[in-house]
Amino acid sequence: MKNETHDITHLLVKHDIRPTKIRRAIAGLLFDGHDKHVSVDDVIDLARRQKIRTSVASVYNTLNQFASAGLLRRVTVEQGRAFFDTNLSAHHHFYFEDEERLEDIPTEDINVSGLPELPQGRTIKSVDVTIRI
Amino acid sequence: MKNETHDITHLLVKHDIRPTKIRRAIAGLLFDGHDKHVSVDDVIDLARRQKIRTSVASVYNTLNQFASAGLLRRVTVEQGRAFFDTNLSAHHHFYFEDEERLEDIPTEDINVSGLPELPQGRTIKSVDVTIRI
DNA sequence: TATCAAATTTAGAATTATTCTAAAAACCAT
DNA sequence: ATGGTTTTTAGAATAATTCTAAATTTGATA
Repeated sequence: MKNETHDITHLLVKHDIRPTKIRRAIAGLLFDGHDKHVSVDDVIDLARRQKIRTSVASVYNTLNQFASAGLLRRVTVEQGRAFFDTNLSAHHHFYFEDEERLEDIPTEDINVSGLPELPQGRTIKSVDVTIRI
Repeated sequence: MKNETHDITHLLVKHDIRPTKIRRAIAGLLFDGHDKHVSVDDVIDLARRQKIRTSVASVYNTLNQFASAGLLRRVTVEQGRAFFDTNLSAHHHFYFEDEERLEDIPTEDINVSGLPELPQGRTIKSVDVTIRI
């Protein structure tokens, strides 16, 4: 068994996700050491190119599971399509409107200060900064 | 003619939008001096309650026109529904995930610093900060 | 004020992204 | 190998939005 395959399996198990065949295959496409922002269609295309046989429903299921498990971050910049970000470290985004494409902004660069008081009983789930360009 | 009706007509004309009946009616619902975040369904409900006869397509057309003309700001926080914000001054948002509801954060409170260099030939279209709580 | 071409509005069809359903396949502890 | 549980899948269902083309409104002009 290849080393990266083993790593992928371990990554899934660590996140309480049963490492089934298609989950490992999709994880393999996403977690290759390079940060990426993918739409569902991107993943379907990637899978097709690698001759991974799967279904639209499974891609949705899998990406949603990965996002709930904290393996992916869902990024909402368009009302239509959903994007999933493999970069889990704190960072923000440029959104290239004409290309419908996201790019990371390293956190060190950007700083949000003066967060106001939260309403009673609330805690911050995320702070998302999107710069549309 | 009531004063506010005249104001609404003028507001539309100033933004190069022909002040037709339904545009004035929808503008009247939205620009009443109170900041609000509305979905398309909210507007349809508001219209129905005020006995304004219109269609779903017209509400979409009108809100899209208002947004392009700069009378409304489109806020994207959910992949499903679109929100339109009548508050045009620079500000950011709390998003109450469980209630699917937006609330303004006054700009004075929050500050984004250290914006990085933009890629060649790009200009900032908007800087959106969403705090999910 | 009546006329008319251009713009707008509308109902319903079409499109798109996503979720649901329930049957088939894969999984894994025994 | 067996069998109960979990996944996967194809296709149907749903939801938000856009498109289409016919009907209506608008406003400039006679």
